[in-house]
Amino acid sequence: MKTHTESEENYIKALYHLGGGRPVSNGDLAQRIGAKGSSVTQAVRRLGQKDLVIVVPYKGVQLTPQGIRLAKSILRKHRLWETFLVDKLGFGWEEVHPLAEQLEHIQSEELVDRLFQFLGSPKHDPHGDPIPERDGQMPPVLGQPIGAFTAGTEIRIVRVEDAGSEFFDQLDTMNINLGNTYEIRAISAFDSSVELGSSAGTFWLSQNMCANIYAVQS
Amino acid sequence: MKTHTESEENYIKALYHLGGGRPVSNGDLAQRIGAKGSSVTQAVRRLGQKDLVIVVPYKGVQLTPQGIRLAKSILRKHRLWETFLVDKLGFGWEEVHPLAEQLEHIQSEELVDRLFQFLGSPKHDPHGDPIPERDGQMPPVLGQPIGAFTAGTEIRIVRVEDAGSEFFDQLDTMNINLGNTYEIRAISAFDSSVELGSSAGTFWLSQNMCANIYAVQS
DNA sequence: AATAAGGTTTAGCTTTGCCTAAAATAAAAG
DNA sequence: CTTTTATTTTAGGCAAAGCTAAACCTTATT
Repeated sequence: MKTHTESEENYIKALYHLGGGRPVSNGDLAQRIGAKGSSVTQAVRRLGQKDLVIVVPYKGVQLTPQGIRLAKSILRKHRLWETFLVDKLGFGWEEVHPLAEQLEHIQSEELVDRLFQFLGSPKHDPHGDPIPERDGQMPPVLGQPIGAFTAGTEIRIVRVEDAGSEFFDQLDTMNINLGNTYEIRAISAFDSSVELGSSAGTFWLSQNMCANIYAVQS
Repeated sequence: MKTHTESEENYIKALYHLGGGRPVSNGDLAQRIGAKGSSVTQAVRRLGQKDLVIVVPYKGVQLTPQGIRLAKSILRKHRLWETFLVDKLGFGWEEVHPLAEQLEHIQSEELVDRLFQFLGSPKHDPHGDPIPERDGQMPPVLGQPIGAFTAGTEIRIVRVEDAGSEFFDQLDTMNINLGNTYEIRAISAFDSSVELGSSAGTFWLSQNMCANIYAVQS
């Protein structure tokens, strides 16, 4: 596996996020990266020459199997570092993303392997997202949105989507964490908000909150 | 504290290593960085515009107090990461330098502080080198070369110089580690090699080895 | 003091990566 | 089936960083 620039890796990551293996439009990629379309055109051409993507002018860009492999290895590093930052250094979830964004570019297979071991071979990161295995296999994506359960069900929070820092702040103030269990008391027919109950009492979650919180029956 | 490129930080680090606060020649800097003189001329000019160095054309480059502060903060990160890699991830000393070279460029005061705490507020890195404090203060540089002691002294290894991977390999095969204690049995008048003794037996260290191993009386 | 030698700087070129503005193409609307 | 609109690509610039070769200071030698 050759060595790539940070910019290249960021494009690969964005491509994977937006399309997985499917084609992505120049515009979407530009938006995600935070660059202008013309810059993107150039960048993907470079990636094309390295056989990481296939570019069809005016049509879209698509990761090759090689590109997907690289994307997963970056994602693996990102999520392992996030796990380290939260589990070992005591960062809050909202803080770790930008740091992991830097750390994910550190080049060393050995380091990743040792970090993985040190963290206890985790399958999911602090947000509950699956950490790709060494070989590219993906652990299961956990849970379903809270609104998908029926009243009366006992649930356990297993994953939250990264929906911006305000969302995380809200989770913090409501004291909602991965692993917490609640009973679904009611689901509003009017606005799909959900009433959760625990030993500490009961409270309502807006539809927007619910959509980003995933749980399993428990 | 603004943000700097990796290249800039590498120049600052090299400058600190070579001169501390004293002027350094273009050539020495070029050698250390691994670039050509012309590239160095350009680079230091950029640094000069950021008030990190003072450049006197044809004479030399010198860190400003600001530059020294930056250099120390990079060194702090470098040595903390080395400590992490050895103490927590189980790397050997010879492996950690290039990795720490990457990690030292990660930008986050918060991360450094937390890492420092996590590692138990260490004063010295795995090679025994002092880790600059937050405020730039330097813990003491430990020990003196083994050859400086007199026969009969009980010593404890407290520091080794980075003298290349072969040197570290040699330390490994001889099972020499920081903290080990020995008695100085003899010092050769012929070639300044030293005979060390411990419960495990006795062995000779060449002058070249001794020059890179530092100890205190114990 | 004049010149040769060595180190330093300038000049000019390359690549990465981003930008703006203009041209080209694809898609949608008439 | 043309025309308008939106997206994408080309063209040309700029900054960081590196390179080589040529010009230019310093210093050391004669």
